[in-house]
Amino acid sequence: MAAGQGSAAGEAPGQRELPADVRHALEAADARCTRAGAQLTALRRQVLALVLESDQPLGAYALLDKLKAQRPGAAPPTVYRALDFLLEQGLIHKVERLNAFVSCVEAGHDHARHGGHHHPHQFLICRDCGLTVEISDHAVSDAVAEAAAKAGFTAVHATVEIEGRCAGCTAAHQG
Amino acid sequence: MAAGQGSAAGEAPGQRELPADVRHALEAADARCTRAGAQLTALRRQVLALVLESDQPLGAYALLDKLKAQRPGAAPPTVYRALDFLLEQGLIHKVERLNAFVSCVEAGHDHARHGGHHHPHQFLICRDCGLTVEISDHAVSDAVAEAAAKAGFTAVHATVEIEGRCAGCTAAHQG
DNA sequence: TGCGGTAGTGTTACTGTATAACAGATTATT
DNA sequence: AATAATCTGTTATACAGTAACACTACCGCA
Repeated sequence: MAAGQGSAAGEAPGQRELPADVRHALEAADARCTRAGAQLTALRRQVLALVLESDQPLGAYALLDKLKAQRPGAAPPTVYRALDFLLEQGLIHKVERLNAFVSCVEAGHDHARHGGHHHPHQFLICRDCGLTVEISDHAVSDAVAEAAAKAGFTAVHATVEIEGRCAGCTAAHQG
Repeated sequence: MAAGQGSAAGEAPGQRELPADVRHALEAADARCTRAGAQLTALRRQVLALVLESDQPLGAYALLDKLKAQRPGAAPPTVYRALDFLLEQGLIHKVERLNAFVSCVEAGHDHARHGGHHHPHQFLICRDCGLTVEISDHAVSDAVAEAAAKAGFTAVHATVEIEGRCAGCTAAHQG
């Protein structure tokens, strides 16, 4: 059974109803891909939608399970290829400590602030509740670049993932 | 065949000759464990020695292969349990991007400078030659702690892994 | 209009990374 | 000895990621 990549920006068979903010983010992602000369195909769109819908990082196999509801024949390469594409386009980020993926363009936000993909970013991960927040702190990325330079390294990318306790869990444990 | 955790600091069957700096680091690690109320058993000592001997990060299964020479029945849990212990004691660090482990107390160095385990550290990883260097940059760790605090997080640990190109490879590519 | 190139997906099989669960063994303590 | 705590052996399995090849759709073009 073949795929059909035709209606890239459009309605895949088995399309579900999506929240307005997710639909909006998908449209923005689509426009961005088009600008970059890339295609946000139905499959990639479905995977991105799954990541956007989730409020926390999703592993590749969790995504695969969800994807199978819409696309029964899906296998690991199906989801990994889509994830690779979305990573390249800067539409999602990977949380290394969790082997999981989060959307980069926050649903409902305009991502134009960062002028495109691959901006420096950091993750904050709560050990208690699993809450994962992405930030983009210039003091951190500057310090990282400088530390690398000091050691003779030319920094290309930095993985910064901070584990600790979020405000909510800190409050809960003090009460 | 049973293990025998008795002579923790001593001679395991099948003990190999080790460089003096490794032996010295092992003794320091042993003392440190004792102080912490933990036991550096023969198995853990063997795994630590393997990590100390290597000049680059080693994956768990690479360690397992090496370990099998001394301990034929070794299986994944054998090495993972030892690694977990060594990580807890701050004797090794994990490089998340490589799924690999490096010794924290550099062989031949006195580790007293850091006053114990779990000091903030960062990795520099060369994409070309794989060279991995551990640094301990206060500007980075301070910026990280502050960024976390700004978001209401209490930072416990930060994974900072900087990918790029080392001085040697930069020079080689310019020639 | 049929050819060939590119891109995307389906499919099978596999390698690599990590852990669960239970059994046996050792040591310290009672 | 009995007990508990800790460590290790052992089997099996879950989770993460990739290789390789087949097939389809689209595009440009002679």
